[in-house]
Order: sequence, then C-alpha cells, then structure tokens
Amino acid sequence: MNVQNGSAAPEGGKARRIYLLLRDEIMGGTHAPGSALPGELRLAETHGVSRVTIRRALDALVGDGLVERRAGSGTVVRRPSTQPVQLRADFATLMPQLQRMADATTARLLSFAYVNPPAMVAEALNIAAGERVQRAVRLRLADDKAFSHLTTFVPENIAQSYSEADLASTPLFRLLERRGVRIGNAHQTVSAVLATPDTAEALETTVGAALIALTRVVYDSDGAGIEYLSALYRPDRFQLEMTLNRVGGSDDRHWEPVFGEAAQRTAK
Amino acid sequence: MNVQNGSAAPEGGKARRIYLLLRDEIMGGTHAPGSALPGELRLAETHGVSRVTIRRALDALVGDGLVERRAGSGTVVRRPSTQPVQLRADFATLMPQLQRMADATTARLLSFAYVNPPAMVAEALNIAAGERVQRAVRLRLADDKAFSHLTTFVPENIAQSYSEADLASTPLFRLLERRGVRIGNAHQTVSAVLATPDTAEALETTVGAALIALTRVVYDSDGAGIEYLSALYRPDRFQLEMTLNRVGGSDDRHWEPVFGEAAQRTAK
DNA sequence: GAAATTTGTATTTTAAAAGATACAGGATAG
DNA sequence: CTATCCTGTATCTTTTAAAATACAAATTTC
Repeated sequence: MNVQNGSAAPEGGKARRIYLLLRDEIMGGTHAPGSALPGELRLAETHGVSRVTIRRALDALVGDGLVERRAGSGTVVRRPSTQPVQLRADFATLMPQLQRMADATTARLLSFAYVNPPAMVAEALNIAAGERVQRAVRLRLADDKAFSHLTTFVPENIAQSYSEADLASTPLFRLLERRGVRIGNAHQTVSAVLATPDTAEALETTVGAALIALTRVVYDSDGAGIEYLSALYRPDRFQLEMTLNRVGGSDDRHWEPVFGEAAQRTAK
Repeated sequence: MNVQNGSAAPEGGKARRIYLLLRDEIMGGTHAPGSALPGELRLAETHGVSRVTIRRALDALVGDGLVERRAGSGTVVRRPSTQPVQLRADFATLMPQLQRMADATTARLLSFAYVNPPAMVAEALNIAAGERVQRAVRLRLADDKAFSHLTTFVPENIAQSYSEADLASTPLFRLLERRGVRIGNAHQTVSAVLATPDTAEALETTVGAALIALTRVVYDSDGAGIEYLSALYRPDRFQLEMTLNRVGGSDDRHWEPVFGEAAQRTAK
C-alpha cells in the first residue's frame, strides 16, 4: 500500500527491522561487495526470528538490487552498478568545502517562512521571547540525487538585510559580512538520528533509516547568534571526513588536523 | 518476551517504529523538555496510522519516563530527572581528548582474538591475503553507563609488540612509538548506522536505534596501516563537537578549527 | 558422486498487531 | 458555563505478520 522507493520494503514488523539493519550494514561496508551474507538459517538465529522472516527481508534487499541470491550457494552483496555518489566533506574546514560543493550541487527550497523559533533554536541563538526567526528548509542534490536536508534559522532582524534572491547567488556569510556583520565563531555538533516521514520522503529514503545530523550555530564577534543550522545527511551519499597528522617532538607528540586539499590527497 | 531496557518497547511493527522515531526526536531536542507533543490524533495522521497505534508508541515513551501524559491537556516531554550524561569530544583533537576521557571512563573488554580481517579492514590497512589481525572489541562506560562500542583491528606483527596488560595501562600509540613505530597520519570518517542486536545489547539500547559511527584508520610514516578503529556511540550519551573561528583579512576570510581547551570555553 | 549446505517454494497454522468505534473524563479557551 | 480539544478506557473485528513444516533444487565440499 505504501511503497517507498521502488523497492519492496516490508511495511512494518520484524522483517522490516531486519531489512533496514541489513541494508544499513551493507551500505556501511560491514558486508563488502562480493562477499556472502550469513546463511538464512544463521541470520534467523542471530535475529531471533524464523527463516521465513529473514527471507522477506532478503527479498526486499534483492528488490533494492543490493544483494544477489544463488540457490545452493548463498546470498552475495552486489557490486553497486551505479557508482556510489558519495560526496565527501572535510569536517575541519567544512565551510569552504560546502562553498565549493554548492557549485557542483543543486539546491531546492522546500519551505520559507518567518516563525516562532523552536525552544532549542531560541536558546542557542539567545532569541528574546516573542521575537521571530526566518526558517528555510532546503534540499541539496548532487547528480539529481538528494543527499542533504537543511533547515536554517536566522533571527528576523538579520535576515532582513538580504533577500531570497541574494541568497541564491551569494553565500550567506558573504552577504552578512558585506552588511557589516562581523562573524566570530561557529560551533558544530555531529550526531545520528532516524529518518522521519517527512525527511525520509525528501531524502528519498525510508522511515527509520539512520541519518547523520549536523547542528551548527554561528555567532558574531559579540557572541550574538546569527544562524542555526540543522543538517541531515544520507550516510550512503555523504560523509564527513578528516585527516590528522602526528606532529611534535617526543615530549609533546600530538595530533593536528590537515586542512583543505591536503586532506584529500593524504587520504587513502 | 524480549524486553530491552526496562521499558516496554513494542516488539515490532508500526508502533515500534513510531516509538523509536519519537524517542529519537525527543532525545535529539526536536521536542524540547516541557513542550507538548502534537496531539494523538495529529500524530496518527502524520504517521499514517490509527490513534490506537500512536497510543501504543506513547505508552512506551511513558514507560521510559520520557513523556508525561495529562488527560485533557496533552502529552508533554519530561525534564530529564537524571542529567544527560552527555560526554563531549572535540572532533578536531579527538585523540588527546580520548586520552583524557580514558581517565574518567571505564573500559570492558568484550572479545579479543586473532582473526582474518574483514574485507574493509584488509583493504584499508593494506593487509596481504592470508595475513591475520588482532581484533579487540571494547565497551566504554562513563558513570556505569555504556556510551561507546569500539572494535579495533591491528595487524598481527604490530600487535605482537605489546601485551594485553600493556594496553590496559598505556595508550596504544605510546606503546607503538616506544617500540619504534613512527606514526604518520590518521583518517577519520563519521557516519550514522542502526543498532544491531549485538551492539544494541552492549550499548543498552534498542535494535534499530540510530548510532554515531566513527571509522579511523591510522598509518605509520611509510603509509602502512597500523590500526583500524570502528567506533559506535550512543548519541544521547556522546557527541562530537568542534568550534571554528572566522579568521583572515577581508580578502581571504575563512574558518579555522579551535583546538583543545579553547574549544570548550568558546562553546555555549 | 555422495553428503552436506544453501536457497527456492508452498501450505497451513498461530499469534500479534493494527484498526474501527464509542464513550467517559479532564483541561482549557472563550 | 459551555464548547472544544485533549487523553483514558474498553471492546470487537480485521488484517497482517510470523512461525512451523516439509520438500525440492542448486551448489559446494570432500
């Protein structure tokens, strides 16, 4: 009745749970392409369900094109035919990265309005009670595939210093700096959340899938809140990366992040 | 039959899915403590299920002590009685942080063995076919509460330069550097995954919950793989943080990570 | 080539979850 | 005080998922 992707994801129940789990493991690399999954009987035991249920979960994976089944042999993880789009962003230098990324990706505005800020946002930006904020929800696509769901909150008085059109052409921070706002620092937090019905739909995934959640709060030089960003990423299409170097003398050896392009080269 | 936490999490099916979702939202701050959840009827519509099903999910949340229901008034998010333990680690300087953290936390060894490396690991560490690796699975607890599930892979020849006892007292990198291994750089990736039966049990959470996944590969100065770490964190008990400063002249303004203690002070 | 293992298929039974519905009772807004 | 909106409770029905079971067919292993 409610088919999500094109796949035959089980509606609810254990089969669905196991489907999500296995899918997650496969896309996360736990089961490498070409390698065989544990046998159906084994899986049934591991997850404490009957073989029939495992079977239903596997059926869905086959429907997704993630695995291939060979009678008598086993179930094997398929080599993804379409290259994993896998965008990567360096966590240490996230901002400029995102900037460059903006060129290679498309954004779609899902919603735009001035609203009363959620408690979290009001607290983080230190918004006075009753004051409103501009909320914009954007979807970012690469290669016509959605990989990130962004919700930004900007205090009303700041938001009014630019138009929607401005935003389309120029990054927010440039706009603000031109207007004399002196950006001070930003604070980022990374977490993991489950896809809700709306975010799942936007990101073309399934309710209950694991998403990377990044929260960023930007302050001006006086410590006043400028922007609150809540970003959700599909882990199979986007990943946060960072390279560290071991530096210093034998007394004070420690790690130091590698910036920008160097990080890309050092990796792998 | 299979109660996970002490809560009454629905076995499978939609009620469970919605329970997980709402729980995730509450713990993630979408619904601030003290604020009311959407009405049951509204929730039923949003999630496309009947009110009874929503009700079952809410029952579980009440069982967890996450929400309080008042007849006629609504369902309200409870202020957590036990302060959120919330360990925080700075992503940029993760290593020293972890070092310091080790003092305040306990580790429990769940398994220890020499095994054939999974494909992912073999590739990342550039292990020759047939060569084995030391695999150790550890659980890290703070305040008697598990917050992280660590699996490390170290090539056999390197692992043999220290004993299990050594590891208990001294961090791996110190041990290796004393043995003449010259540590070069490390590469980290952050993602999000779902809790599987085993990781869920270890982390005292529920199958299908969202977890932060951090993968780290450490190389020596010759580029040879030294350690492959796969860490899972409970997002309600651990978070990756980072503070950035806006620096540079008007021509070349960009962001730069703030290290160590400074980051802690700047935040909030 | 025989034995063991693994997936494929089918049927039936059992259990669990979800839904529909109706009404009682508390809380709040006007 | 009343209309309205919420949760509380109960019952019954329907639908769906899961389990149990048996056997066939393909593959690998020895």
